Amino acid sequence: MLLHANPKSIEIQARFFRGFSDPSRLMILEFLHSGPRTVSEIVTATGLSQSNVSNHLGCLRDCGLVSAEQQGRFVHYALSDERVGQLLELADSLLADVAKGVYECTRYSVKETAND
Amino acid sequence: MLLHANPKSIEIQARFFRGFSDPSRLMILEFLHSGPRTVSEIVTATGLSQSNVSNHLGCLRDCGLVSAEQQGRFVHYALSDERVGQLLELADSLLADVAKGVYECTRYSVKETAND
DNA sequence: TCATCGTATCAGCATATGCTGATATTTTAT
DNA sequence: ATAAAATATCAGCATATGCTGATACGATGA
Repeated sequence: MLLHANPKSIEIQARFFRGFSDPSRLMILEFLHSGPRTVSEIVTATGLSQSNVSNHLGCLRDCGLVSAEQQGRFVHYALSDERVGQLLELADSLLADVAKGVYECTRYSVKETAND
Repeated sequence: MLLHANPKSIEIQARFFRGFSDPSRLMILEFLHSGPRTVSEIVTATGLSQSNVSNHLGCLRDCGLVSAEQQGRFVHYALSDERVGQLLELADSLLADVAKGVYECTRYSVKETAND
């Protein structure tokens, strides 16, 4: 690689962003942006299946985007760092201006959106 | 959806982040972070194939992350907004602290890393 | 006009990704 | 100890994603 001293960091960074790049995970992150929540609260709020949420939480946890704390039977999840929320907000801000374009961005993404 | 008023915005946001979530696109974005470049400069710098770069640029352009300007035979690409660079920097900053974890994040990601 | 350079597009393939459903695990109450 | 609740894990599947190679397009110079 001619670009970076360590191409590794690029892969890490890509994997990091992948945490934000799925609608389900993003829903979870946005939800946690409003405060710590248990798994079942997340399941209810998002409408996703329990196993699905649990898998995504595992992914987000491994990536360091969220932290978990067991309390009794429940596990409370929260954004692990203030900057995770900042990233969400910055993206929101940018998105407000480029949203129109993103609709068109189907090259490496969804082929069509049926219900709209 | 019980979470957001418009689930649509979540999908858009996820698609937006997908722009950052691939090593090749990230290389391109990081490269453009240092200033506007032509396609061939990007091809040389990244070592990616021309068609591959062009496809990714099309994706990034549709998503509003980069802008293009034709000058003669060349097309000059640049980050479309200051905040795109800010996002990269914020991610870098966060990554410095959670990088160890991201290595472990193979749940919805790479199964193994052969060459290391 | 013709040849060439720079860029874009597209089909086809291999792989990665996310979801479901079943099951395991952990914790607490009876 | 047993049952039930909350969460985690995993195999299997359908689809999305990124790459390659061939080709088309657009601009410039001979």
